[in-house]
Amino acid sequence: MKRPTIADIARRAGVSKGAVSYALNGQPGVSEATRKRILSIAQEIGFNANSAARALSGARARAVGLTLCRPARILGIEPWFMGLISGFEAELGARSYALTLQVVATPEQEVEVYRRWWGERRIDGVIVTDIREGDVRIPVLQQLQLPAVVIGGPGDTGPIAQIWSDDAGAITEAVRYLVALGHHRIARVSGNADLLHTQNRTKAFEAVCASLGLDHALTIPADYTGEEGSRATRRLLIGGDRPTAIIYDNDVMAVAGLAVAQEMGLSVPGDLSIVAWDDSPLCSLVHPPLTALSRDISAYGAQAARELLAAIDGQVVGNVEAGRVHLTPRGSTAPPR
Amino acid sequence: MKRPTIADIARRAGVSKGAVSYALNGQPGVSEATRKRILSIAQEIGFNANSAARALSGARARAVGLTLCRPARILGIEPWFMGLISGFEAELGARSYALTLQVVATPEQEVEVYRRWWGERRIDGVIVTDIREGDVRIPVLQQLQLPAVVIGGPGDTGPIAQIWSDDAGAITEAVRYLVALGHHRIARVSGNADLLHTQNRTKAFEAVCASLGLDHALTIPADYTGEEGSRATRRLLIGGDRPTAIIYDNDVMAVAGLAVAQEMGLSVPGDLSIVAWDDSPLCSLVHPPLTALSRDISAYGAQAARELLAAIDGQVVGNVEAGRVHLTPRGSTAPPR
DNA sequence: CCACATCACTGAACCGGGTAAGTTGGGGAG
DNA sequence: CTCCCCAACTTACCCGGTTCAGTGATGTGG
Repeated sequence: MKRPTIADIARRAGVSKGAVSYALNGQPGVSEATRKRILSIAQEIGFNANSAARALSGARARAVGLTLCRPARILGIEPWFMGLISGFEAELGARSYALTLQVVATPEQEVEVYRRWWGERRIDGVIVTDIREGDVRIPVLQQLQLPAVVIGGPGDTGPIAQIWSDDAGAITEAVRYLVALGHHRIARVSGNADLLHTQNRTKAFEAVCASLGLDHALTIPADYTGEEGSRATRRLLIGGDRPTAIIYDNDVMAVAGLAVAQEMGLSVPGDLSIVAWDDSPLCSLVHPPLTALSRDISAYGAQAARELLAAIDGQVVGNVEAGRVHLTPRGSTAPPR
Repeated sequence: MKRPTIADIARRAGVSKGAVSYALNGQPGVSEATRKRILSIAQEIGFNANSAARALSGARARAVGLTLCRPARILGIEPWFMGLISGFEAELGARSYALTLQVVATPEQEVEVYRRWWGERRIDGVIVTDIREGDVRIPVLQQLQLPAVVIGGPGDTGPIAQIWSDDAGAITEAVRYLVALGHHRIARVSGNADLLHTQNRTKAFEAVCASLGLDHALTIPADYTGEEGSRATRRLLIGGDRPTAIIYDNDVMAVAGLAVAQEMGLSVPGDLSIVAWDDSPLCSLVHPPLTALSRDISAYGAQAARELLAAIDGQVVGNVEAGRVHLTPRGSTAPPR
């Protein structure tokens, strides 16, 4: 079961390896008749170019890397990354790029993985998520000259391309909606406070609450896990003047918050309205279904992959805003009693 | 920013590249002093071997492939795959193997991806999930002689290694537990009926119910999605002699089932007990938390990766049972009213 | 009829590691 | 003193594509 090479094709077609290479890659230098003959032989014997040999001479690995820096516990349940991944795939698959994955524990390990991958010529570029303020990865990417696209922000990433969505606009819309329903005491349970998009959301949340004259605008920092979501929710609900609405930075914490409200005998949405960021099937799964800030995560991922491939091709890629975030009202929001 | 090669190391150390290669790979043929000198130079200039060059001569790609054949909608929310992936990573990372991922729509596409990857020498082996009866992938893997490990079963996979868990024992335990609580009308909502492990579970469920003299043992086929889980649950609960307990084939459908019960005004566990297969953080997230059949998915994945690496090393790998499944009782099960 | 361009190809040099086979130099045995 | 052996290298070729500098045949214009 020896895997065929271009030399095999060359032998069968009675031409040189060079001619076969030209034919397979659509390069000029062979007649149309010969090209057809070569392609049909390749087809017949099930030829696939050895990616290692191709990478060795052509310098392209035809693969991009993605590191996931969250504990497996939360990775599994949060639909965000899988949505993103399937978005990447749509774009990468079409250009027959592979996606290489690595789960790591810290940003420092991510840096190590980038270095290794790039040194090994295993990948042509990376997709960077969960960007922080003064992220350690940015200078390394610049130093290595490793093509990259940052998801999240907007923030300072120097010359590295960036895809972001309008988090500020989205949270403003959510708060305005709750206020229109009659809520005055609105709280928020945030994701990890060191992430750039969390900071952007927090700033925007405080700004809109101030502009609308709400003085109870409290953000409790959590970490995207259900446990922290429950804890933060309990802290908010046992207080004297408890909020009548809570906005959660992800779907998992929102679901956990809903469970806490039910456990405390509060009715949702009667006693408490809930808004989840990043809509997902999870939000429609629970009872009542959760009002959410929706965006097409898969399209977001596809766009990021497109930008990365452009960067790999040497094009200068700038700062791109992804599709809009919009509010999807469901059963978890209503006027307060 | 030229990436260093062994030739650079050789020049700086004043030896030939052959010597450098021996030194870096721990082969005999260089003195201990020279080896140390070469290693320290490699360290200093941040050398990483070009994986393409290595793969080209050594014939190992040092990567394994995984295809995910489910719609993104369900992939994202089901913790199963991410748990599996982080298990793989633990093992692969330790031996610096990379994991290459591809999301596909059909088993036929999976076959195509396997062929391409193997032809391109992009991977040394694959992990195969969601095995079906008479699965089209098995003969192709055999024909290609592509090292593989099948997750799921037990079933007929010929000479291909297989990791499975005792689904029959687990469902027997769950049914016995429910019967011990006083339940007589127990139903089950299954995953895709064409999957091998679904069939194994269905057979075992029917067998244990028959042996305990339960005549209401009904399995409604669904597809692991929340929507189908809801639909199946509604069908079960609107009937005249509705079940007092339902076992779901995954966590997502169990959560959806819980929401349907709440929406219909039934109390869980008072009017309906719920058992979820594959425990996950999702089960502890909702209210009441769901009784579940737990297994260490990450360890399962790690074991699969170990078996695959052994198969790649040419060892004969057989049929391995993974760690035990056990029942984790939580708030969603109680004696029927 | 010749100079020149163009086409369709060939041959060989790469890419960067791995490794079998050959080459030293030094030490010990006979 | 010679022979042999072995460690410690070097040399050279391999892997399978890509690419560039030829080369011979054919066509074309003056």
